[in-house]
Formats: sequence, structure tokens, C-alpha cells
Amino acid sequence: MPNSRYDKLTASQKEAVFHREGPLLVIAGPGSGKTRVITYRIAALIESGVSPHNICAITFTNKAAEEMRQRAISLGASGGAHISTFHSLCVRILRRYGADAGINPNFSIYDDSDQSGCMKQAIKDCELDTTNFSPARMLDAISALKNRLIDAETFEKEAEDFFSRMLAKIYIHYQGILTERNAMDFDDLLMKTATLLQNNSDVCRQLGERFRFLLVDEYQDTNHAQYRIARTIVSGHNNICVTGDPDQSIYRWRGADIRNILAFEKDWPDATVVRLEENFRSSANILKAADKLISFNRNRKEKKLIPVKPAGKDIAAAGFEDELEESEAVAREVKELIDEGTSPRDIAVFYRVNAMSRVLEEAFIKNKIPYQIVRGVEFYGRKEVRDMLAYLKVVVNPDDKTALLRIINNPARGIGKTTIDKISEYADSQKISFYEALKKASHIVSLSEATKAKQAVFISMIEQFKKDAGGKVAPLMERVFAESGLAESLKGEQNAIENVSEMISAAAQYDQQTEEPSLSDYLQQISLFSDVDSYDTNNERTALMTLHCAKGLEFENVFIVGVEEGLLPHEKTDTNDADDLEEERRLFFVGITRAKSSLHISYARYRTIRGQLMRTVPSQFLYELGIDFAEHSRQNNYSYDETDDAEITAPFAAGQLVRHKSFGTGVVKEFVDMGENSVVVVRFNTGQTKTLMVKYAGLSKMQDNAKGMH
DNA sequence: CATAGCCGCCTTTTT
DNA sequence: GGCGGCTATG
Repeated sequence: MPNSRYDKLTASQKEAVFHREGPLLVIAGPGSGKTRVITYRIAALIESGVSPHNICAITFTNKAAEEMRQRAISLGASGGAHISTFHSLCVRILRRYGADAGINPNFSIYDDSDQSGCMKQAIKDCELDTTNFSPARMLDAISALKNRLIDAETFEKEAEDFFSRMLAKIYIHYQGILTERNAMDFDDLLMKTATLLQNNSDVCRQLGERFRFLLVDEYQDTNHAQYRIARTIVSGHNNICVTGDPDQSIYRWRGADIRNILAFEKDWPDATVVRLEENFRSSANILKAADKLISFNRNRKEKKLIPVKPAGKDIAAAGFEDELEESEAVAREVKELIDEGTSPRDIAVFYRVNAMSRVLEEAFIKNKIPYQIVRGVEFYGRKEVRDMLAYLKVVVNPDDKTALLRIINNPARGIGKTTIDKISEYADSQKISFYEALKKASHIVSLSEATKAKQAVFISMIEQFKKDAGGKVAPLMERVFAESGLAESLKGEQNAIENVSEMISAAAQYDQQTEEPSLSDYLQQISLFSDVDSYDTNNERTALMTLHCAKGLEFENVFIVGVEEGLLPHEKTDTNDADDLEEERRLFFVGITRAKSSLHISYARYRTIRGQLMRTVPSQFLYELGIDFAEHSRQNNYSYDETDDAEITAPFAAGQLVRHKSFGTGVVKEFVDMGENSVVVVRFNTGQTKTLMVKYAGLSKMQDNAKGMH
């Protein structure tokens, strides 16, 4: 019998919570209590006699996993259920069951910058140049292949055109480098798990028996590999419950496939579908705007957003001269809210790209507002943090040449490029790893005795660390920091030293919380951790973050800045590709629907991008929201009203703002009227000036609210 | 082999 | 406007 704590759930929520066996799809709009439903469902399953051990819940971030764990415990579900991201689950599976597939459990996990290093090497090995084969593009392409579970050999067989054949060659080399270094990138974790489950029916059966109930949150943002993993795990019992909202899918660029959620009922024909359409979060006005915006997406399923809260405040819109004024106005408004008694943590500022945080940060400092910037991976990107991690990775996984090369002469110990090349050559000729070659350096004839001695010191240091690497992590880190010479080399750099201390205290916490702490496990876990996961919601600080980070969160007061063409939608998105544009619109939708009671939207008429002052154009999404920002363009302040759409008029006069499908936005410098063959001279924001024939250029006119630039 | 200084590159979003 | 990588110099 369900107890009284379920009383506050709505009928639909209850339906999802108490659904027992078989596939369940929960289509849940923003603010509909979806995460709550999952947590209650975990509690309800346990209450009905299911062992926590048999439940696996997948969340989108580590942070969400941590919160869900705590909430489940507070509901009386005594812990024991597996709650983690897909990536963490995969690490567990690969460590435990990977041996048969030839996986060494001490594998390193490579992040973006490690990957890019390996990719550059791979391109070089293929004797191709990085101008035609840019590492970033190659990595994107390979990531897409891995998400679709296509390995290098399979792809090579299919590759026909020149580009595909080159890509296949690079893919093979890149993967070779990772394998040689006993390393996996993020996509490998998923692909190798999916393949393992597919090829090893025994592992598959064991996991199916272990996880008799699988719950996947944010299902709209799963990729194909994740879908396969989920599908295989539940193949024996079909007890899968997924929740998600197609309108909040914002990770297509990373391989997320919205079709997973759209096709759920086809994949599991006997699925129960529950819709959660009531919104308990936002005021009716905010929802009205969100609904208006998202209705411009054509490739979607209609969904209602039913407000529970009253209309509330109007949405505040504002146009500013530049990003300095915008930031200053946001800071002042935030300050006012705080002075009126709002807690700083009930306020958040969202932007499209991380680079926009700097100017906001300065304004917040100036106005003495407590804030925290929630950033992707900044902490783990710091030099000193990477250096420390590289030492630890080498201790656990000596094959990790990426890490080894990073530390071998850092701090400087007289082992330079020439020496490294000689050792590399020796390693290749002897078919041994770089680390093994280093150990046998005394056999390398071409090296001087002095150099050999330096290497011996380095090797014996690492070997000593290895001996002491069992058990707790933090003490070893202290030793590594001191004895590697890193501490000495960072002397005077207080920030850097503090970052390392922060790492060590995090490790100490891990040591305490983990039954059997191990360095290998620790390194793998934190590789999957990002700064977003350490966002402290109990802190009395206003959060600044990207719109992507804002997913899954909610705030009383929300500010969205830089709502301009080129930023939102971002210039990198192909506005002719409806799917790309629709994803940007969803991103804005996600941002808007984070707000509970007040929402402030702004843009700047000029913005400095990469050190260059650019004239900007308000986002087309603002028109769609029905906000008449022209009204506010002369007053640099937020004002609260909503009127009809602004008009777009006038011919190609000098000063007219226009958009070109490949050059982007620009300003008309000159118009030569030659009837049908009229020519227009446009200076584009990219810096180039083009003379175009109107009839071919396909220019669209844009609203101009800016003052002249002279 | 180390260091400083310069050039040229890129720059969306993140597990 | 920031960083990595390269080069020239000590």
C-alpha cells in the first residue's frame, strides 16, 4: 500500500510512479516534476519489494545523479540502487567485464585536449596535413561514427570516396594510438560497452539480471550507442522506463538522436505512455512566451504547457548599446533583487557561449554581488591540474604516452626533445612501449651518460610512486606533488597551488566515501566529472552559466543575455538547416522555461567578439516571442511589457542590416540601382566587404535598432 | 637543452 | 583575445 508521501502527486504522476512491469515512456514538459517522478518511482519499487540492487537509474550529469541519490535516500530508499550517468555505468561495466574483450581495467580516459593530441599524431602518421584534415573535424567525424557503433575496420571497408578513405585511414591510426596507450575517449566508453554487450551474451544476461529495472532520464538526449546499451540490458525483461521531452533536446551536435524518444513506442510496442503536461514551475506569462517560441519549430510533436501558477510578471526585454552596458544593467537589476530580499542563489544568468561570462563577471565584481561561474571543464583544464593528473595516470597506466610526454620534462629535468625522439625510436625498433624503452635507456647507445642518469632518476621516482599506489589516493597525491618537483616549480603561484590543494581535498573525500579506494578508479571517475557537477546549489551566490548547463535546473529569476543573431542562434549553426536552427530555438526554450517567476531577456547592439567590435542584430527568436524590443532600444533598461511583432521594412539603403546565407550578417555600404541588375555593396561582420548582385545574393533585410556608428 | 618572444590559429554548446 | 607551437637566442 502506498503511503501518504505520494498524496501530493497528480494522477498522471502517480500513474508513472506506480507503473509496475514493462516499458514506460514518460513524456514530460519542463517543470512537470519529471525528476521527482523518477525518484518516487525508485522509492515505490523498493517499497513494493524490489531490491535496490536491482535498480539502475541513468541521469544526464553526475550532479543530477548525486541529487537523485540523496532524494531517493530521503524518501526512505536506503541507497544501493545504481544511479549514475551512462558514461560512469560504462566504466563500471568495462572494468568488471571487459577482460574477456581484452580491456585492461587501468585504461586512461582521454578528454578533448588529449584526443586532439592523438589526432594530430594520427594525421601526421598518415602523412596528411592538418590544413585539409583539421583535427577537430576529423574528431567530430570519428565521434559520429563511434556513436553509430561503426568501428575503424568496418568503416574502412565501406569507405569509397577519397575523403572517406582518408578518414578511414586516420580513424585506424587514431584508434591504434589510443589502444597502444591503453586509453579510451568518451565515445569509446559507450561503443566498447555496447559492443561488449552485443557480443557477449553472458555479460548481457548477467547485467539484465542485475538491473531488473532500468530508468533513463533525459532520454531525448541519448545517442545511438546509449540506446543500444539500454536496449540490450533490458532485452530479457523490458522493464525500461524513460523520461524526456523532445522540445528540450539540445545535444544533437554531440550525437544525441531525438528519434530514440520519438520511436520508443515502435521499439517497445506494448509501452505505456504517460504525459506530464502540467507545469508547476513557471508563471503563466513565462509559459506563454515559451510556448509561442517553440511553436515555430515545425519538426515536433504538439505538446501542451498547462500552467498551474498565475500569470505573474511580464517578461522584461531590453536592448543595450554594447555588452558592457548589458552586463552593468544585469548586475544592477540583480543587485536590486537582492536588496529587495531575494537570495542570490535564486537568480541565474544564462548565455550562449562561455566567453560571454567574463564581462558579466567583471560587472558582478564591481557591484559586489556574490556569484559563481558554472563552467564546463575549466578546473580540469588548468595546467597544474592536468600536470598532477598526468603523473597519476602514468603511475596507474605506464602505457599512457600522452600523460608521460606531458610530465617527462615537467618540471624541467633535462630530458628534451632530442632525447625523447631517440627513446621513441628505440621503443619502435624494439616493439616495446615508450615507458619500457625509458626503463631500458641504458641500452640506447646514442644517449650520453648524463642523459641516461637523468632518466634513471625519473624512472625510479615513478616506480617508487607505483609501489605506494595501493589504497588511499590523497596521501599519494601529496607525495607526487612534493617529490615530482611540481610544488617547487609552482612556488609563488598561489592560485595554482590552491587548485592542487583543492584536488587533494577532493581526493581525500573520495578516500573517505569509497569502500575500496583505488587510484585507477579515482582517475576514471574524475575524468567523467566536470565543473558543472560541482555547482553548489546551497551557496548564497548567483549562478552564471551557459544555456546548455542550465538544463534540468530552475531559478526564481532568470536573465538571458546576448539574444542576438550570431549568438542565439549561434553563427556556427547553419540557419538554412531547419534542424540546426530548431535546436537553437529549443536551447532558448530550455533557458526560458528555467524561470519560475521573473524572466529578463536582453541583447546588445554592438559586441566585441574576439577583440573586434561588431555590430549585431537582435535574434529572430525575439520576433517570434512577440517582444517589441524596438520600443526599448533607446532606453537602456529593462521594461515590462509585451506588444506586437516589430515590422521589417525599407529597401536596400546604406546602413541597412542584411543577412546572407553564407557570409552572415552585414551592413549595406552602397546600393547601385540598375533595375533588375541592381548591385549592393555589403560589409559583413566577418570583416570582408562584398559586391553582390541583388537578384542572386538572396539577402534578407533585418531590423535595425542601432544608432549610427560614426 | 631552456627560455623568451612571436606568430598564427581558433573560438559553440559537454559527457 | 588567448593559447599552443615554433623559432631564435643564450
